[in-house]
Amino acid sequence: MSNKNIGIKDVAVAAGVSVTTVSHVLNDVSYARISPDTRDKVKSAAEQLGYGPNRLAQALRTQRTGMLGLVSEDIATTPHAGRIILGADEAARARGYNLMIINTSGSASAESREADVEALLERRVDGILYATMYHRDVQVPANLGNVPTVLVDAVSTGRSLTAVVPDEEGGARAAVASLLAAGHTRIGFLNNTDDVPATRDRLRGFRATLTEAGLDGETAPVESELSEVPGGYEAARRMLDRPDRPTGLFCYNDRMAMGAYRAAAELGLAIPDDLSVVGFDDQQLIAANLHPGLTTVALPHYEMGAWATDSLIDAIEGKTDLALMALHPTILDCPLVTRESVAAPAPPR
Amino acid sequence: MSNKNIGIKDVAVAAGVSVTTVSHVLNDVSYARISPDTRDKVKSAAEQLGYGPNRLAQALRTQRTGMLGLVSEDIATTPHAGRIILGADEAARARGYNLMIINTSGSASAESREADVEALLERRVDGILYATMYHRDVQVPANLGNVPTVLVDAVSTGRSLTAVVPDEEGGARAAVASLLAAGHTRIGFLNNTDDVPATRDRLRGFRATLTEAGLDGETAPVESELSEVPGGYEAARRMLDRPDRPTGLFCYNDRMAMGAYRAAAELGLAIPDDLSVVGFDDQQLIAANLHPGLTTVALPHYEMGAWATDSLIDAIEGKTDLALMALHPTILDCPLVTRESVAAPAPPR
DNA sequence: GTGAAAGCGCTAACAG
DNA sequence: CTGTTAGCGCTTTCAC
Repeated sequence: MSNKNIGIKDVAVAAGVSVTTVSHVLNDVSYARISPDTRDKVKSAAEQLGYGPNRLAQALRTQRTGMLGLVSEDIATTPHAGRIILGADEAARARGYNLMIINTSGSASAESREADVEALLERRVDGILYATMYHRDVQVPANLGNVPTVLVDAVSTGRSLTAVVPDEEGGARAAVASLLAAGHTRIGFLNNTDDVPATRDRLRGFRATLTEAGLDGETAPVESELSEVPGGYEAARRMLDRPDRPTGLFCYNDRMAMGAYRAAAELGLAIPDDLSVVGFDDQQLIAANLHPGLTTVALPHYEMGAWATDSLIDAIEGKTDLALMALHPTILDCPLVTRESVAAPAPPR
Repeated sequence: MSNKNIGIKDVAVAAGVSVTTVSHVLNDVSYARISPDTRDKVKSAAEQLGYGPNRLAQALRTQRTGMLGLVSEDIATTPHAGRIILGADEAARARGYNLMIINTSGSASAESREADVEALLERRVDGILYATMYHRDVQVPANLGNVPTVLVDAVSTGRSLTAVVPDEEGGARAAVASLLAAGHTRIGFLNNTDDVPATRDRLRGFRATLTEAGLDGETAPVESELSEVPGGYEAARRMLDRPDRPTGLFCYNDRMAMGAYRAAAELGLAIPDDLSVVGFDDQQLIAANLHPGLTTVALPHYEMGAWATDSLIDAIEGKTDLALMALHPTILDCPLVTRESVAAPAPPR
């Protein structure tokens, strides 16, 4: 119940001991020699009164708040932030920490970002997680790093900070490999036009996988558009109008794949019989609900949140040196999620 | 920069004054009589040193943390939580508060929920926001209410707590009205099978609006299924197979509407020419990306988060009495979002 | 106009 | 085995 008015002193009085003793038993202090009797008295007194420690006072004294700051971009726009938060929250709680969340707009000014970090610093968080909503290079606020910090889904331009990012290239390879495994040899890529790591890395994975399979990865067809549903539709229309129409389509993300579904429908192409499609992101709402279900590659947002949090706590507790890990970003797997949008290509007629 | 090592004392020394004076000027204490000279000295010293107050110490002394606890269900599953968090975060920051977030599973036990609240209480949050991911009655943890509390998207069974919920019936009315306005007279409802307020209230709004328009709301066709895409598909198939096929469809949510789109496509019915469709929820990923864009009703998650936070802070600051507001939940508007899925019914042939 | 000092609730030497 | 006591960094009463 944690009645806010009762403190360690009250417990001490109720148990007929000193506050030291109470503190010792409640915190299981190792070097404290306390009789089992006293222990019980203290514990039941605490229980009785509904005592809960005042973490502020504890923190002030121990210089440890047990709080982690999470500054996250555009919390509401994508489900990605939610998964990062969830991964971070669960990892944090498992080790007795809590999360303070600050939302920042993707377009926030440098000063406003610094103010966000400052707010966290004033509250004396033990460490900071700095998360972006899609994998990219960021210029982190200057005051970050006054405290242990790890970046989630981002790497920092300039300053080297521990970071965790998805294996974009590996994901692309898995996607293309699934098409190859189904027997496709004419495979196209619907890419994004933004100049972000995912665009480059997925393209590289696409070409390399084809080449390694003995196909001509360098000349394999690629159509680029804005990475939204209409862009996917446009790119797919162009792709499917090509003389040597691909039988397999790898899409930059699930939204573009959704556009490709419509393009295929308009052209009378059935998925997966006439056209196999693989997406990227595993956005539940889309991938699982499209008909047929979209085979896609999952981004490890939950895992990145959890990994970052665990590493951060390790650093806070002196079990790790973040400076060492900062040399190279940690790269997490993007697993293929198989649904029904991939099948063997139709036999040539 | 808030160098963690420098405190009010350092500023005092640097400015050649006492800590009292520093505190007075930095906090703009009204009754303090301090010469402009001293003020400047103190301010520039603080600036110089990069001083930032230790909020823990402040909180311990003032019994105010400036932190709000937000316990939220299933953060990662829907974008809804994100919008509530965003609304709450922005409202909180506007008034100088920050958010501590605890995620709880929709299926968590009573004890685990109590432990979540307890964690917030131990950190001495000034108030608690308790949010659920869809509008429903909840049995709140017993220790909630030891501190000002407001429920978001939920009302409490038994104990009366201030709450804010969406106007489900009003949203349904707006949806049906838009169909009526387009000229439809045969309108069907694809409802959810769960026994939650939304199911009941949207149905009521559906029937009432038809009746008030001179149609027979009581016998208007309703098909119920699980409120997911496949359910929507099934319900729509049944609905569209009826002898007197409706020309307008109101769907319990956007996912069911997505299923209805597929059913319509299979039956060769073009949207909106042969069939008009209205959804509910305004899930961006679906509603905006379906083709044609889905006219739907938006749930005011952002607004509920913001309203709840503002009310909570008002209560904390003594500007409001939550007990008074607890008598009836506050109901927020669900506005119609018009896209392209509604048109006049085809002329009878 | 400014400062000394008490105390918010807790932990951790240090004494006994 | 248990208790006394000095702070953690800040606000605030009261005195000068």
